[in-house]
Amino acid sequence: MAIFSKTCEYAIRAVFYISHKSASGDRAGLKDIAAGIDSPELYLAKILQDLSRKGLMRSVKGPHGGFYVDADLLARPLSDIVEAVDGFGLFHGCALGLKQCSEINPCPLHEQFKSIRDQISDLLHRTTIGGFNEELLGGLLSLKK
Amino acid sequence: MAIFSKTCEYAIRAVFYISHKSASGDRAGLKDIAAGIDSPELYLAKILQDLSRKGLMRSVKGPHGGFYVDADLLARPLSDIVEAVDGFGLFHGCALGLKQCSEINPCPLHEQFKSIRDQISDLLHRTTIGGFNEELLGGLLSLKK
DNA sequence: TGAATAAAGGACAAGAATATCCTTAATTAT
DNA sequence: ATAATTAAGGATATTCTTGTCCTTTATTCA
Repeated sequence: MAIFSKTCEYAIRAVFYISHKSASGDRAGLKDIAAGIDSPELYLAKILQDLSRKGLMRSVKGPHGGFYVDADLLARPLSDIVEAVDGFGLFHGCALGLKQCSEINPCPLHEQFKSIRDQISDLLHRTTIGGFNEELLGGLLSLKK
Repeated sequence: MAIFSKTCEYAIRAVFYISHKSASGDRAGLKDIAAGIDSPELYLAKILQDLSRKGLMRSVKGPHGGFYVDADLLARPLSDIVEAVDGFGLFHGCALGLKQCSEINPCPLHEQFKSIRDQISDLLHRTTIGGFNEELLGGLLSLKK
């Protein structure tokens, strides 16, 4: 198992890609993004449409159109993307899948995973969509391969 | 997304259930286990067969048969179960799904998730299959609901 | 030995996630 | 206005996970 769904992996990589293009004032077209993050183009289209509808992405149709994020979105936490795509399970669900697992009715792993989940949550709330733009522009970080 | 696959959730809960029965010298039948952890009986059968084949579980056919774990298995780490069912992805995979993500070719989340993955790995290696038997016998921990 | 019980194993079914296809709508440039 | 471009949207296809069914094999007990 991975931490995120494949859909969410594509979403995060695409958002980072679009973000660093936006930082240079460019919009990114679907083909460009799909090539830039090595994802299936038409599947990615669906993901970006979904993020667009949810207000986590902006787009313009027609020649020289494409996807971009504005300053407001650059500052949003990555957790917004993860929640929109994978929901709250990663932050709040029981590791063993129990619906009523809680402090007063804990599963065996409840205590230990509480800390893990909190750290993942903190990490994704602290990290912003635009937070890696310099490193991405400098080629220090990878979004494909 | 959850941390573990549904299959792995059932596997872990079943192993804990069987373990605490084994601690009392009992074997646990399929119906008993499925009821005890609230899982689909026939699907659970497949999971336990698989663990049996892999030597992570013992079973006896016929009347008064069932599943059990011996002292050797009681002491094995929970990571053995997770690896057998979900593979190594949770411990070693890239959060963004990149095949070649590494220290020298990192994805944007590489550094931060390294720590998270290490903690999950430590936790599952430190926790033994039989480690919650007293609490389970005392009804302090839940494997269903 | 024969009947009953319980896991093993193979095949199939349902559902969800992932991926593709094709048409429509919006925007730009000529 | 028209043609070209690009995202939006609906429908369908594929693959993987989850779940069920049915027959076979091993074991126990009478």
